[in-house]
Amino acid sequence: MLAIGEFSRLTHLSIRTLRRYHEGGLLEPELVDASSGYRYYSADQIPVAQVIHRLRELDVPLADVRRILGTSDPDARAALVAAHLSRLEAELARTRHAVTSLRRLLTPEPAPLHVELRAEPETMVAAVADDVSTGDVAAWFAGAMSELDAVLGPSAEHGPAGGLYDNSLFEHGRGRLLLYRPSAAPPQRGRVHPVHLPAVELAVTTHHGDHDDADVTYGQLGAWVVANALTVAGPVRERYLVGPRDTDDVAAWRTEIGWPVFRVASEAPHP
Amino acid sequence: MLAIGEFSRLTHLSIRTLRRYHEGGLLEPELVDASSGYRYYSADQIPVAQVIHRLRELDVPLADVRRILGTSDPDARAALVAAHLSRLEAELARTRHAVTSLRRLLTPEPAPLHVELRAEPETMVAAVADDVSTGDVAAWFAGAMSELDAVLGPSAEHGPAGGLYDNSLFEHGRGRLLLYRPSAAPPQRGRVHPVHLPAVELAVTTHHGDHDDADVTYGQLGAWVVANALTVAGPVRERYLVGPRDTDDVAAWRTEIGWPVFRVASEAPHP
DNA sequence: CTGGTGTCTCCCCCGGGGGGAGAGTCCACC
DNA sequence: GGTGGACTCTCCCCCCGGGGGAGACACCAG
Repeated sequence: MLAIGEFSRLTHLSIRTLRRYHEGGLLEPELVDASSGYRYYSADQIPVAQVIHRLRELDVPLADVRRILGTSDPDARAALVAAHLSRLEAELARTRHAVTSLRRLLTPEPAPLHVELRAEPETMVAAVADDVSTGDVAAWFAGAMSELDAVLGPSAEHGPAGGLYDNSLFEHGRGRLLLYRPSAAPPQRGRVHPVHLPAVELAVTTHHGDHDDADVTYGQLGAWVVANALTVAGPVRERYLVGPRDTDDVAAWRTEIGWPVFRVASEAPHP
Repeated sequence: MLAIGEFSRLTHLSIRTLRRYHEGGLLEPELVDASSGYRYYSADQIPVAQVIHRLRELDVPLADVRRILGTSDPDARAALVAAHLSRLEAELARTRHAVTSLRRLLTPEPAPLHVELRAEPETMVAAVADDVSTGDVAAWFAGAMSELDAVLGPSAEHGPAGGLYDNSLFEHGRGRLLLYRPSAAPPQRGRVHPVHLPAVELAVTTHHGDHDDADVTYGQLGAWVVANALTVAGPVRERYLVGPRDTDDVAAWRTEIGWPVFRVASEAPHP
């Protein structure tokens, strides 16, 4: 039987943290003296504590640690751990992206933005739409795109795919996403269904390269829209002219970003 | 002039977060209406907001973001950013290590631990010692080791280097570290100074491989010590028999871990 | 002028940890 | 068998960087 201090030394977990893990039902001491409240641990609990320590180092939330520890089946347990490792992978990718885009932000932008105003007609499309949190956007996007491809086939006869991004996605971290491919007679299958995209006036620019730093372009476009005295309205539109399906050369990717505006008729846009 | 909601849409920062950044002096609105308290931003602030956004994605603390933004000299700014990127590198290494060691923890340990009791005589060493936080241990270790090497020369004539780890390092996240190399007549230069390591009775085992999962071995050794009814006392000792200076083959590394004990004379250790 | 939407402040909550106060316990030594 | 020092207990407050929601005010188009 080990007192908490000794157990702390053996596991490299602080006394405070051990107490917290007890409260949280993560690591119950083998024995708690009823009169003094002293916690006593057994040597068998050392490896358990170490597993917890490791998982916490990997930023696995305590609730998930509890779940992992509560799973006796080693396969199921391994699956839970693997899930977290893939979460880490995603995290890492996100970090890499942020670094790239930070670099772009900090090196001054030489090329001025080319923006044009364009009247987009009403369009019939096959679409997948959902309410999504910002963290899930990448995964949702991949799923929706492959579902669209599965239903419509790979050919892009009617033009490139596109997406609509609700503003609340950026303001509140959650909002409606709509991913579409143009189609004269869109089928209704699975999540794919026909949608009439309404006609809209757009301020359009083209983003070059990886999608990671697209929001830099977003910001530039937004600044342009503001500078040209146009009011913003409705969801932002994207159109994937050249993307991962077309080429592996990231530098060649082209994404059109369209910011819906109310044109101020008398005002001629100036660069 | 952009109201906060519009600015939020343009920068993909939530309104709440923008307000927080204002309070924190990170991003002051261009204008705050004195009577209504309404915040108004200018389009010029969009790129600033985006830089903040990126840095936060990289988990740069707000205080550091403030410092980076407050640095007008682009070189100094680049240096600050680079510092954070290298912090990320370190973080990544730590994560990789945790994964390795978690794997070891979850695969059952076949080989039982070989532990021997050993009376360590008093030793004269050249040492570097400091109070260090757990997060800084790796960096401190590298620095101290190269300082020792610089002062003593590369030859290891008097035996391998070693270290002493104060218990409070594990209990409170901060404690005294001492790194030494044996030396008959230790010089006093820079941080290097002569130290008499006191004689001590140790329970010793050898850790194989990378240092990342050394604490698994620590735990096993600790469990052994507890099981064999010896009381723990004083700082843990390590000795680097085979390490990165000797070979690049991580699997060949050997670290001796010595747990100071008060031998209970009558008790024969059982495996 | 009026209603809807935007914005304000204020307080509470989250997770995962740390600091410190004040009281009670354990145990080795005398 | 005391006693002092080390250990442990609970409790409250703080950190960071966010989010939720209430209730009051401001803005602006019809």
